[in-house]
This record gives sequence, C-alpha cells and structure tokens, in this order.
Amino acid sequence: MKDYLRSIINQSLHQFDLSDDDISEIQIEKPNQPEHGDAASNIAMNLASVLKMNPRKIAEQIVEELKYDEQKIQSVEIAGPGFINFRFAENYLFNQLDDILKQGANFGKSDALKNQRILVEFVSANPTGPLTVGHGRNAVLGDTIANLLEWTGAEVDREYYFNNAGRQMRMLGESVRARYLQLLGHETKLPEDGYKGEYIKNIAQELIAENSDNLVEVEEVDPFKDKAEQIIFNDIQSTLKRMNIEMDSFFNEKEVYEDGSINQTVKILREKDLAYDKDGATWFRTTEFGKDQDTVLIKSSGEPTYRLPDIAYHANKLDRGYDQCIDVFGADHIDTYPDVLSGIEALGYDRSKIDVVVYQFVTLVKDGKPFKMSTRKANFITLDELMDEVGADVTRFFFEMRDPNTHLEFDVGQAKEAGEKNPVFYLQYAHARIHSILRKVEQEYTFDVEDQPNLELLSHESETALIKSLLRFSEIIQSAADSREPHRLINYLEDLASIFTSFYHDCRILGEEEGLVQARSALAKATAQVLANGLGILGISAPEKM
RNA sequence: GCGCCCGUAGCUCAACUGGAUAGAGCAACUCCCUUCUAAGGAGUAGGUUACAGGUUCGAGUCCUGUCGGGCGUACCA
Repeated sequence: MKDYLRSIINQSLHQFDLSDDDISEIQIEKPNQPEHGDAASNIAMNLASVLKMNPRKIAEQIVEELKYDEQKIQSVEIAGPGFINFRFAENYLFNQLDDILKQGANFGKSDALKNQRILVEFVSANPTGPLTVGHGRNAVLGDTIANLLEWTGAEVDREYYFNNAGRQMRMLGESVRARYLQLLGHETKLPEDGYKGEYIKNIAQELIAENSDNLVEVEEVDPFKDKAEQIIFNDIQSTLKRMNIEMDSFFNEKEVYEDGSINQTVKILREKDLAYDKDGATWFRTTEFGKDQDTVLIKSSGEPTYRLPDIAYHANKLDRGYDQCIDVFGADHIDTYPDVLSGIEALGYDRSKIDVVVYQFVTLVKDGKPFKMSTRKANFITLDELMDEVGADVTRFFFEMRDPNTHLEFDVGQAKEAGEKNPVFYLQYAHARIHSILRKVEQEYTFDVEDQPNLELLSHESETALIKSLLRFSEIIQSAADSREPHRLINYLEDLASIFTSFYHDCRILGEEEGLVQARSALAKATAQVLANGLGILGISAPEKM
C-alpha cells in the first residue's frame, strides 16, 4: 500500500519542476489520530522550501492531479499544515484480509533482502562457565534479529565465535584441578582469580568418576581444561536449545591462527605502514582512523591481543561471501569494534558490510533489589536458573521487549507473577482465546469449504480496526529488521492483541447469523495467524489452549 | 580528563528514524462475570519529555552547553 501511495504521489509530482533528488523520499506514515485517516504523507511540507510555496497550496495541487484507484483509496484530504491524508477503501481491506488467510504461516514475509547472505554472530561466550543472564540478552537479540532478517527474505547463518585457548581457559583448568584435588582430600587452594562457581566442582566430580585419582600427579592442565570445556559447551548448547536457539556454526578463534590469516593481517598492515614496532610490541596505527592512541596488536610477550584475531575473523567472514555481517555485543565491548572496522578497511574490505548491534546491560531485580553479577565470583544467576523460575517464553520476551540501546531491568518477581502482570501472557492468551472460539465454531457449524466467507459483512468499527492492524504486520517486520530492534514487533503485537480484545468484546461470533459467524471466524483466524507468526519470530510459543 | 549510551507519569518503558492532541503496563481509585477463557474489559487520576539555549513550517527525537546515571578508556577478554 505504501508503495502504491508513493507511486501515485510521484505521478502527481510531475506537474512540478523537480529533480529526482528532491522527490526521492516520499514518506508515508500511519497517523496517530484515527480521524487523520489510515495513511498520511508530509511530502508537501518537505517540498515547501524547495518549491518556495505554501505547503497547503502544494498539497492542494498534488491532490488535484492525483489519480487513484477507488477500489483502494476511499478518500484523500488535506489537513493541518499540509498533510495529505488517505483513507483506505473497504474493498481493499477485504481483499487484503483474504490475502492473509491465503498466505497463512507465510503472511508477513517479504523478499526485500532476497539473495542477501547475512551472518549474525552472537552469544560468542568463551566456555568458562554457564551462560548467565547477561548472555541471555545477547542470545535472544541475536536469534530474533536473525529471524526477522529471514522473514525479510535474507539467507541467514547464526554463528558462535569462541576462544578455547589463553589465560582464562588455563585459569579454568587450574580451578578444576584445585577442586579435583580438594575432593580427593588433598590440601590445596583455589588459584587467585580462580573460578569459584559450583559448576567447577561438578566438573571435578565428573573427572573423578571417569579417572578416579589417576590425574593427581598430572602436571599439564589440559585434561582438566579440556574436560571443563567439553562439559561447559554441552551445557551452553542445551541452554541455547532450551531458548529455542540453534547455531549454524561454531567458529574457533584458533582457525585464524592456523590458516595463517593472523600473520597475513599483520603483514598487510605493515606494508601499508599501519602497523609498527615499539617497546617490543606490534602496534596498529589506530590514530590514523581518528583514535587518540594507537593500539597494541601483539604484546611484547609475542602473544596477540584479542583485537588481532578479531580483525582476522571479520575478514574471514567477508571472505566467506556474506553481504552483511552483524555482530551482537554488550556495551562493555563498545571500544573494540572501531578498531575492527579500521582493520577491515585497512585490509581492503568494505567496512559498511559489518554492522554492530550494541545492547546495554541487564539489571536483574530480585525482591525489589538490583543484583550485581560476576562469572568469576560466582554470584551470578544462570540462564537456566532463570528459565527454571520463569520459563523460556517469558525469558525470551523480557529480553526482547526493550530497545537494545537502553538498560534493561529484568524483574524476576514480575516475570514470575506471570499469571497476571506478565505481558507475555496477554499475547498468548489472545491467541489461545481465538482458538478456543474456532474450536466451538467448528463444533457448532459446518461451512462448505468451497463457500467463501462474505467479508463485506465485517462493517463494525472494531472489525475494521482489527483488519487495518493486521495489515501493518509486514511493514512492522521490515522496520524491526532494518533497525535491528525486535521490541518494535512486541509493541505491535501488544497493540494488535488489544485491538483484537476490543473486537472480542464488541462482536460476538457464536450465535450470530451464519454468514456473519463465518466472516468473523475468518477475521479471528487471520488474527490468530498473525499472532502466531509474530510469536514465532520472537521464538515464543503460541499455545492454542491456556 | 576523554569516548559511547541513557535521562519521558510514583515505578518499568513506548513514541513508526523530524510530524498533527507524548502513549502502554504495573501501582492507586471507581465500575463490569446468567454472554465465545475476568490470564479480560470500561473509566478516573497522574507530564514544563533533567535543565538552558539553538536549527525550521514543526523538536521527546537534530546541534551546543550544563547537571545526573551507566559502560568503557590495559602489552585482560
């Protein structure tokens, strides 16, 4: 519809002497006030300065020349400072409703990103412990953004990047060893900065079960570290699965060392004089890219900092032919990505292909008090524990319901009191309610399959409002995908559910004249479909009974 | 000090990327279950969008400054 409105406005604009630049962007919006119609354009106001004319005058001229299909548009009005307001024709609404029913589970999909291959990298937690609430936001945002992109036609891969080498992993191994020895009765202390979580003991138990005390004399940390990694990764995978998340690939940082791309990266940077040696370390001239300081790529110990493999890894992604790479990470990593982009650019890649979604921290609120967490100190709440308390659907919903860019307060109490105060249930309830009605309709009426419902019977204002709301679904998906903001979909679904509830109260289905029963059932069914499709994108179940 | 993000109803947050009268949910108050699920609905109250300037037809949204909060600012990840 928006495209149609753009095209007819564009036609009418030919009367003015305008360059293409001036009219490239014809904005169509849904007005806040219903009396302003179903769609509005501010084009006249935007052209006022270019044309040096009164915007209302421009609007009048546009409308005068406007040729539109009366099957689609019922009326066009000029209002306020120069808005052009459109009202949709009923026939158009009925046709579109019919279309929703025909498209069913596919309604809302588009091919806007057809043939685009997109890699979404998210979670990417190193296997040093179970996923915590902090990772939860990352995981859910990444997965939902991936879903949204798939619905707009892109071919999406989900990737988990990790590092199982380095100091943290050695520390993990040492922590397991200490617990192992302790459990076997040896006097030993957990290393300074060791991992104190209960899960370390469980890993040690596992080692005892498999090896009894055979590892007591072992010098290397590997048996402890490897076992820990294996158990923790299994745990992470099962947590993700529980949240309805399935990765397409796991990328080990080790790969960019082994295939030589680390060395290659440094070599190219040196050739371009963007890397140099100082104080025994290798530096990246990030000042060339607007930073205050240069950045160390390789420490004087010979060990690269994480920035170097990060750059090589992103080059690797682009080498794999992705048109767009999206990284999801927390605000604490905000400083690293400009360096990665600079690195990518220096290597000759198009930096605009890397897109970053930064989300702000999660504050867990329990018993009305904020709860600070740290993996190493072990006073964290794992995602699994959270899901034990509130369930997977609620967990996903809470992580999705806010703008990624603002702090998220996750009130466990509110989430748990799920019954009444929880917004997730409002959506699921609306869906279940519709199915409950449809079941009854099915019992009490038998409609001929060939007998098309007469949608023109849907003339109540609650019915019209509901149809209009349903029709917005595709563009909401589009905007949520473009902006990488899943909460827009939630806002929409809540609005839709609320509009449906008004319809539910105003318009009975059972007991009405048969044609009306059929038409309203069709509308209810379309609503359930959109709710189910939307919840599906969010990774939340759409129960038919509650 | 510098960089990024945030500041909207008592609380948690929206506001379609600059549009028309700033909206929801909790909490408070008043009503509504012989009617397809009351996990619901109708209504009342609650605001100088932190503050001060600026840009323009038009600002919660953009720019500058101030105040307040979060996160960074390592040869840690």
